[in-house]
Amino acid sequence: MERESPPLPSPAVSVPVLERPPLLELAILGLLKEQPLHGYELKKRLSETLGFLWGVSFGSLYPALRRLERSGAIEVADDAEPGPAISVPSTGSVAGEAAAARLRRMAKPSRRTRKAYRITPQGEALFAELLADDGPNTDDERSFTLKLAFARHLPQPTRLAFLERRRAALTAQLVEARRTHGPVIDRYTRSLVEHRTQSTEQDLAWVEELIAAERTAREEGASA
Amino acid sequence: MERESPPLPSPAVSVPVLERPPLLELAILGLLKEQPLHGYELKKRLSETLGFLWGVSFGSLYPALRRLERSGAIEVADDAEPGPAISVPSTGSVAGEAAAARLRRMAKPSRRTRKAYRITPQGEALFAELLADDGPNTDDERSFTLKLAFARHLPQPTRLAFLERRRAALTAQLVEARRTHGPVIDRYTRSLVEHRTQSTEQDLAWVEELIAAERTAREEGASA
DNA sequence: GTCATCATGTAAGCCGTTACATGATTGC
DNA sequence: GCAATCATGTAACGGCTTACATGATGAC
Repeated sequence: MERESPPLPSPAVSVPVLERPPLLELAILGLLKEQPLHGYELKKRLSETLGFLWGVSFGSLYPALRRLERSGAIEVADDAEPGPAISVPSTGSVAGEAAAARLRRMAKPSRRTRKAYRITPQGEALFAELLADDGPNTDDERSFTLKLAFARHLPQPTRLAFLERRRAALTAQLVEARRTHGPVIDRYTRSLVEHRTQSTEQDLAWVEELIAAERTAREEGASA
Repeated sequence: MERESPPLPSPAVSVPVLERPPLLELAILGLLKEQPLHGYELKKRLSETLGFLWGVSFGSLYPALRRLERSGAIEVADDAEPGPAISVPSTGSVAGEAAAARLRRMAKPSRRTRKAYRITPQGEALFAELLADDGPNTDDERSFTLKLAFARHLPQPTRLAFLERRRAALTAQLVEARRTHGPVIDRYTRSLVEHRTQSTEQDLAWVEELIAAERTAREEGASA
């Protein structure tokens, strides 16, 4: 059997850099990048805006927020007080406007309970790192989908590489599927396999469109 | 907030009926229905035949086998000895023949190590129950896919109902998606949402084909 | 006799869930 | 004053993975 022995880098003393960083934290940072939000609101966004690809529960959201806070990636942004130094980056998001309005509307009385979080410079750095990360276990559907939703934050060449990695993964899947056709299968399984293959082919075609669009954009940018 | 209080049926004394029964056990029982297999071989099948939709590890497979054995759904079938009382149900599977041959070929020497498992009548009953089960948390992609792979074991009306449930779930997803179009989204997210919708539409069309085929088969069966 | 493969298992841990527990604010 | 909703959190557990540990068998 195979066995890796990564030297266990060190028992972690310095660099409070967050050692368990996967998709949820990426999603949180991505949303906080647009504007400060508190947990409850954040959860709504995750289920609304990004909801078709997420669906996180409070039980994981709040602990995640605390982890991110402890690691210095986010900080509490005393509610109903935009904060002058950082301010809202204003991506021109109408969603942002609406939510801000909602926040303002409810922010009249004290509202001591809510804790709005704001992303810090370290958080921005972490977000960029997580988004660009292409270690192993990074070529699954979920990662790709979530990262694509934040792809506008990637520099163009990184974005292109990201799309090309996805293309490679899908291509590999198709090759594998053609190689390993299981022996004699019934009607239902056969239909399943065929449909699965078609889906993958369509995913591939889609990714290739995205890549093409990316290249066009680059050339236009170069010639403009 | 909602709260259920299922009376905690009893601290489990009688009825060793298996209280945690999800997909892995279904897959195992489905494969053992065709012929006895030992863990290692079972894992190969799970990754080959069903592999494009599975990918289980030994760490979950062996415990699952022991759970199933304890619950009486499967039993060890002393290797290279088909067992006269229960025997192999013989689904006429050519895959079965090939694997049986492989087993025979390797069964020459003692081979005390391997433990081939065979499904019991209780196991057959459990399989049928799991396959037909339509409680909550049953309309996800994974469940549907796995169950469809074993759909030939369902009675025709149940199978039709199963497909129709899937159609309903997909339709609901589409309705939901159209309702909740997140506000102003960037190019990448928009492409994502569009692609996602198309995929769902194609899944729906596929399921509708399956349903139509099912109805045709039924009418042919009736008129024959 | 040793290496690759076959084969079975255990332990720890990850990522997420549901259920539980609590409290503030608003509308009526 | 009381219910609905907003809001935050903890505890327990579920299902799965990886890493670890062990050993038999067959090929060379």
